[in-house]
Amino acid sequence: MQRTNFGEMACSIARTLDVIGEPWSPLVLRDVYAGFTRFEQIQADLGISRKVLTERLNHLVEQGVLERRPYDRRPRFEYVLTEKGTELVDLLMVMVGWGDKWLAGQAGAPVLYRHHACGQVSSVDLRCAHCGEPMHAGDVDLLPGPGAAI
Amino acid sequence: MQRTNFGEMACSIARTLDVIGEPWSPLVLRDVYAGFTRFEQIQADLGISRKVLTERLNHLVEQGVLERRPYDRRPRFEYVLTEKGTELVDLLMVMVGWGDKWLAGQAGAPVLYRHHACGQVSSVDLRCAHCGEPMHAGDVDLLPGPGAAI
DNA sequence: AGCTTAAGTTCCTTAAGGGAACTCTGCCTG
DNA sequence: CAGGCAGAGTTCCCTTAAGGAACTTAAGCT
Repeated sequence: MQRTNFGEMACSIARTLDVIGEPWSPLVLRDVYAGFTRFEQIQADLGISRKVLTERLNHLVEQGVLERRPYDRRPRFEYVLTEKGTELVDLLMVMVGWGDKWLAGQAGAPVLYRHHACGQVSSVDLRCAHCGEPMHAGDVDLLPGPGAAI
Repeated sequence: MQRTNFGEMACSIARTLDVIGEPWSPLVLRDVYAGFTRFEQIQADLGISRKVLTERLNHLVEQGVLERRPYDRRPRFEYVLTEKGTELVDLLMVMVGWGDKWLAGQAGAPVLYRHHACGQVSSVDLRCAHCGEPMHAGDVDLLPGPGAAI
């Protein structure tokens, strides 16, 4: 299939896709976050091909999103989120927010998120890191940054 | 390749991936958001195969993320974000935030975002829609929701 | 009448996903 | 201590999707 290499584009979206853009990768990350940390658990939960799961886990480890660590004297391993990986979960939370709103239908959200700070079932909202006001697609101007190509 | 159908899983992440999880789709969305709204523009900007671009655009239109509208009496069309699509751009902004932090390297961010409300170059931050406090991976408990499978 | 341009189609090659069977390693049980 | 078992992958074959170049179609322009 000779997939185009997104990682070398001067675009943080393309680079992020290079890390978790392959099919299944976000779901593998979700599983690890949700506590399915072992190969067999993830494979059984997702129904993913073992070959593809191996490839995805290796790639996520190479990218520093997951850490592979032994949990037994036998050759047994579990995968845990690194700090880099934990921050990627933000992306999943936004996907959940959008999916719950636009795709869940009458049945409602499959999973609810209870916020520790307030104890309420809630969802994420995007705010400006600088002023704290809402920050969405229409609230910003795009400017070339220091890492822009040419 | 007989890709697994994510859309029918009881998971908002999987369902969202069914809409924009295919290769190139987020970049197509980015281009439309950035003002590349025509087939030739997107194709030239991304270097994507025309065949794949056709498939992606059709899929995004079917999913209600983009609208295909004529802009001339000749058969000429442009693609514009629907409300559903505009809200998906939130996802791109979070990808940008993560990519800028973890993947941009010394060169820095390729694109900067200036927030209208405060006029500052900034980035997005995830907050609880209920209480306004930060809401990240470690700040929530997961509970089964009404749309949970079984 | 022929050229140009935007927006796709078609066709072929190559590589990636699906899925089942197989391997390898070390503990556990009789 | 032989055999079984379980976790974590590998290997192999088949099908399908991505790349890429060439071709098509439908106005409008010269």
